[in-house]
Amino acid sequence: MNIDQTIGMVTADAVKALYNVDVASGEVQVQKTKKEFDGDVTIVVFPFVKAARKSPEDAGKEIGEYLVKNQPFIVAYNVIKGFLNLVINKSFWIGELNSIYSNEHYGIKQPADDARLMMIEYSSPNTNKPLHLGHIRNNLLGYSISEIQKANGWKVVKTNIVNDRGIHICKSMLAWKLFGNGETPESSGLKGDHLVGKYYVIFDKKYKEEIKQLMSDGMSEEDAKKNAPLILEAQNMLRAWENGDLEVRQLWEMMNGWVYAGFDETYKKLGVDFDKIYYESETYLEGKSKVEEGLEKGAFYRREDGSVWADLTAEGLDEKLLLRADGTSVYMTQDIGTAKLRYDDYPIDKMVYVVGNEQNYHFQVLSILLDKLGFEWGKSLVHFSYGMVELPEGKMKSREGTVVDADDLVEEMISTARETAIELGKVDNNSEEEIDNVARVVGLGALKYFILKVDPRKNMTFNPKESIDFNGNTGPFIQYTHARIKSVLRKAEEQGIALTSELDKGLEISDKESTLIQTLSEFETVVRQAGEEFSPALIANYVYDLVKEYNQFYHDFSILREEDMELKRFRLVLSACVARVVKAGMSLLGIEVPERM
RNA sequence: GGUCCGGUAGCUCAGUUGGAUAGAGCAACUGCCUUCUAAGCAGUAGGUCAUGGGUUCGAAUCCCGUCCGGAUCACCA
Repeated sequence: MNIDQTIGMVTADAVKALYNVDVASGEVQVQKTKKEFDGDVTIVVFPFVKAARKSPEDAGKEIGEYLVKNQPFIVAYNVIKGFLNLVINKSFWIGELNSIYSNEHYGIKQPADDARLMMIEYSSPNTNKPLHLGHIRNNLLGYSISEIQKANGWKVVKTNIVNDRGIHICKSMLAWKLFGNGETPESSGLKGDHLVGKYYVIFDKKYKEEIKQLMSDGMSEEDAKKNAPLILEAQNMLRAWENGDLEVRQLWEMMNGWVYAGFDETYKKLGVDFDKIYYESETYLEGKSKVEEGLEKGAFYRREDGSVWADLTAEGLDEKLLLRADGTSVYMTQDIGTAKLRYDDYPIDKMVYVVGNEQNYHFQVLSILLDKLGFEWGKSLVHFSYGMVELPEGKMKSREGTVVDADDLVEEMISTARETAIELGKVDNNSEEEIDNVARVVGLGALKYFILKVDPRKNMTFNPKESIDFNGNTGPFIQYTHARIKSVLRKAEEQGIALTSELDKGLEISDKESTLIQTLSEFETVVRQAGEEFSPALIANYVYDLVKEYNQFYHDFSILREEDMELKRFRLVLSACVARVVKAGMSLLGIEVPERM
């Protein structure tokens, strides 16, 4: 039980004893006392004034009086404007610290054998262009959410659905075939995903030229878009692909192979991974057959041109296309098939899709469709909908070349971290290998923290010119604090000072120190809340607060120079716990922390 | 137009189920390194929480209206 729960309970008892009113302990409003007031925890008295028939001031005093008298760990109180501030015994806090230190996995639940299983889908790239900043947010969120749910006791299967088929893939294939002159990653030295992306852009360019030409010949824009030779040929290619045409399939396999090699490199660099990867080329047929099934059951209907639709007007939505007139499948069809295969493969208790909020409507529809098809889990799927990443000028647009490439960005972060370290003179005695590693960890830490600290549901702005800061509320700031603590702990070890989880509870410690312990004790609650709300940002902001507080302590107090051996030991244990929570918290964000920097 | 999301300091963001005088960082200005890492600490300045009502002991937070921004409503994914 944490301090808030304990206080809630004893306060409920007090209210019962004083006013004979039953209050659920969970309903007592307990909060951390603000800096400007005396005390550790604060109880909001207003809810009790009616029952007490007293002014908030008087009721607060009575409850405070009662608590101090009956609870040995509460040593003093004060009431200000209806807020009852309680001072907690220092020995209570030292006890808390002892218990935190003795638990190696403090705050992180270990997976149980009978744990429920959550499947989390994230990343989900198309194989026609390289990853960009938007994908980075998706990947970081997906990975972090997975770690957070594991820490809350879930079994997690991280999955990736690769969109490796469809008209857009055919576009880059066709462009390569027509204009590529046999270029390969080996021949040009271009990373595979970038090479394929290049031909996707070329297709778009040539296609536009054709449209323009047709329009100048007198065709309407709409007709020109439909009848341009390139788009017709791409559609041909898609049909050939679906019919298993050998040549098309070989080209497809070769180009996808290039893309996967490129993606793997980027994933590895970012430090994200997957337990199971699905490919839409392997799931879309399943989707088609489920749609046919639904058609037979009367859940869907076929139009005169042969296309298949779902009528969702009864649900307040539109009609939705499920199969095109030529029989080829669309995005929705594939998602239905993928969902089915997944539930065949795993005993999923909860399915989570990490997909941008531009697809809110899609998942609303998917949920209803799965339900109509008789999947009992259709209604309960979770669309973890996150906001877009925008540039100062607005949305990223690939056609205008304003897309921030994932590989470029990561490289830039790392080299900036490296330059900063050199500027600050942090690299004097280090090996080249260590300098590289710290630059990598810090550069990535800056990027990841920057993205994860903001509420995932909100759109965010990324300014590449200002790049990302290494001071203030940033990843490197947190990493730096960790490195400083580690440095102190190494020196303590050299001096042969042993840490212990049996610190003397009679030690005189400062308010700053007990506040730090209080913040440490909040970690469990924060992890739980981050899991419930799917919010890495809660973890990020918590770790920042903790670190900020620790730095104040570090500045104001001596650790190794403290003469009182027991106090020195206490501060070392406190520091060690902070380092551990920082490391654990950052690891929930997928961010490494260095031993020195 | 329908539906959904958002608007907090010059900029980027916090602000738990309604609680005290709305907080950080960046940018600007000022101090602090012969002692555990200054990627740090302390301070100054910066706010009509878009806006108008309502609910109540109390509203950035909940409800309604208005303004502004974004997403979506494709035989794209």
